[in-house]
Amino acid sequence: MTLRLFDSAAREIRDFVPVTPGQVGIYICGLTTQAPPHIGHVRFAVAFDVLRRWLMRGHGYDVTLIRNVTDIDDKILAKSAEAGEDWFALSYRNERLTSEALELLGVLPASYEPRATGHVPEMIELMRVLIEKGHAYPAPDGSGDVYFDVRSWPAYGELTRQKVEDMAAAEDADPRGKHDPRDFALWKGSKPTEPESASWPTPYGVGRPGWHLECSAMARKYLGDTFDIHGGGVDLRFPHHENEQAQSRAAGMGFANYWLHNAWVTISGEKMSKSLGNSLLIAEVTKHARPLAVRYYLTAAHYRSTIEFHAGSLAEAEAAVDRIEGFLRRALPGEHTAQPTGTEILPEDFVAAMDDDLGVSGALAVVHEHVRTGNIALDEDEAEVAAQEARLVIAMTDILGVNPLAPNWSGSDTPGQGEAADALDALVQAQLAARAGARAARDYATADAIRDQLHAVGIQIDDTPTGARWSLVKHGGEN
RNA sequence: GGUGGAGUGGCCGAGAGGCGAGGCAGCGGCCUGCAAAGCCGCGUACACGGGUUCAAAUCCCGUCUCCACCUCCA
Repeated sequence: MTLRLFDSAAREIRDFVPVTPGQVGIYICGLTTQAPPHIGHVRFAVAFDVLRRWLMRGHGYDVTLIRNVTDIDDKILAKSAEAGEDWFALSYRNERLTSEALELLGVLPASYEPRATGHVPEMIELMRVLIEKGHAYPAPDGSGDVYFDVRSWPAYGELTRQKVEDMAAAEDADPRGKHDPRDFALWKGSKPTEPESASWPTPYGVGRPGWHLECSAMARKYLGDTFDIHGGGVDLRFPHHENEQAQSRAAGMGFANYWLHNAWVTISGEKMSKSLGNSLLIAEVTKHARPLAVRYYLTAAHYRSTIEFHAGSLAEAEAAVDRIEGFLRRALPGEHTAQPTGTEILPEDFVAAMDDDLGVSGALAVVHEHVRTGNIALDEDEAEVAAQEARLVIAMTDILGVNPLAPNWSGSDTPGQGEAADALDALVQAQLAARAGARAARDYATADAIRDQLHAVGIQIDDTPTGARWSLVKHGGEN
C-alpha cells in the first residue's frame, strides 16, 4: 500500500515517496514560547505524532522529526519587559510547560528540538549566501536589519499562490531602507530598548534572528538541503512558510518536498486564542478530563478539519475511550498495561484509512468495530477470540497514540500498580466479599449499600458471571 | 481587494455519483435480584435554488451563511 498525503503546496493528494528510501525527515514548526500552551496549540503536535507513528509502524520508515522552538521574538521580548523578567527565563519556562503538556498527551519526543538562539552561526551563513546571490541585503541605514529581496525571487508567493502585487506591506520591521515594502526581515538589528542578552554579533551589525530564518537554517542543519515533509498550522502558510521556502530555495536548497498543514481547534466556530482565557490551557483541561481523553479528542478528527471544542467534547471523548478501555480490561484480565508486539496484522480497512492522508476517523471506526466484535466474543465466552481482537485494538490505538493500556497513561488512577494500589485492592476485595455474602443471603439492601459506599468514593462495581470487578470511576480531576 | 477552507441527523464527526462510517446522547429489548457493562433493534441527515444523470450529500450553474490567512499566530 502506498501512503498518500495532501500536499498543501500542490493542493492535491500525492503518493508519498521519501528522498532516501526507508527514511523520512520531518520538520515541524513548534511553538513560539511566549505563553503556556493551550489545547489549540498542541493540536499540531498530536497531528504530526500520528503521522510519525504511522510512518514508523505502518510503513517501517526510520523517522527523524525536528520540532523547533522559537525562543526569541518580538512578543517574548515585549512580554518579558512588561513582566520585568529576563526574556530567556520566560521563554524557557514556557518551553518546559509545552514539553510537559506534549508528554502528558502521549506525543513521542522529537528526535531533536533545536532552539533559534542556538543557531545564529547557521543563520549568518544563510544570510551570507543570500546576500552573495543578490536575494538579500543589509539595510543601508545602518539599523542592522537584513532583508530578503522579494522582487529578486520570481517564485515568491508560489506556496500560497499569491501575487506579490496583491500582498500588503510587511510590518515586521521598520520599513527603513527597504527596497520593496513587501521585503521581510531575515535579521533584526538591535534596538536600544532591547536587552543586550537578546543580541548577537554578525557581519551586518548586532541584532537578533528574524522570525523565518531560523527554520530554514535549522531544517538544513538537521535534515539536509532537501527533505521530505514540512508541517505546521495553517496560519503559518503565509507569511512564515512562504518566507522559509523563498529563503531556502533562493539560497540554492530544495527544501521541503511535501507541505502538511493542520487546521484549528475552534470555540463557537472561531479560532481559539489566548484571549479566551485560562480554562483552555492544557494544565486546566487535564483537570477536567484525563489526558488520554484529551488526546483522543484531538486525534479523532482529520488533521485538516477544524474541530469544535464545546462543553461536552471531552466527556464524549472520555466515553469513547472508556468503551475501548473497558473492552481491553475485560478481554485481557490482569494486564495493567499492554503494548503492541509489532507482529499484529493490521486490518486492511484500518491500513487503507490511514494511508489515505491519515484518515483517523475511518481508522477509529475500524477500532470500534473490533471492540464490538471482541465484546460479542466475551459475551459468548470465547476468550481467545476476544484476546485476539484486543491485541488488534491495542495495535491500532497505539498507532493513533490512544492505546488505553499504554504505559504512559498509567498514573495514580490506574489500579493494580504499586504498594498503595495493592493495599487498596485488598480493602476493596474485602468489601466485595462482604457484598457477595450479602447477595448470597439475598440481603440486597446491605449489598447495595456496600456498592453505594464504594461508588461514593469513586469506585465502580460491575457484576460479572465470574464475580464482581472494581475500577476507579474515570472522570478526571483526580490526576 | 487577494488567497484558502467550510456548511452532514439531537451533538461530535467521516464520506465525495448507487451500497445509511464511527462515537456520544436518546428510545425499545435481551441479560441482571436491581444496577453497571455488554449485546440486539430503532434515525433515510447532507445550507438554499436550479440543472446533468436511470441514480446526486457527492458533478455543474447560481445564491446565502460562516471561518481562516494577507508579515504576532498551532
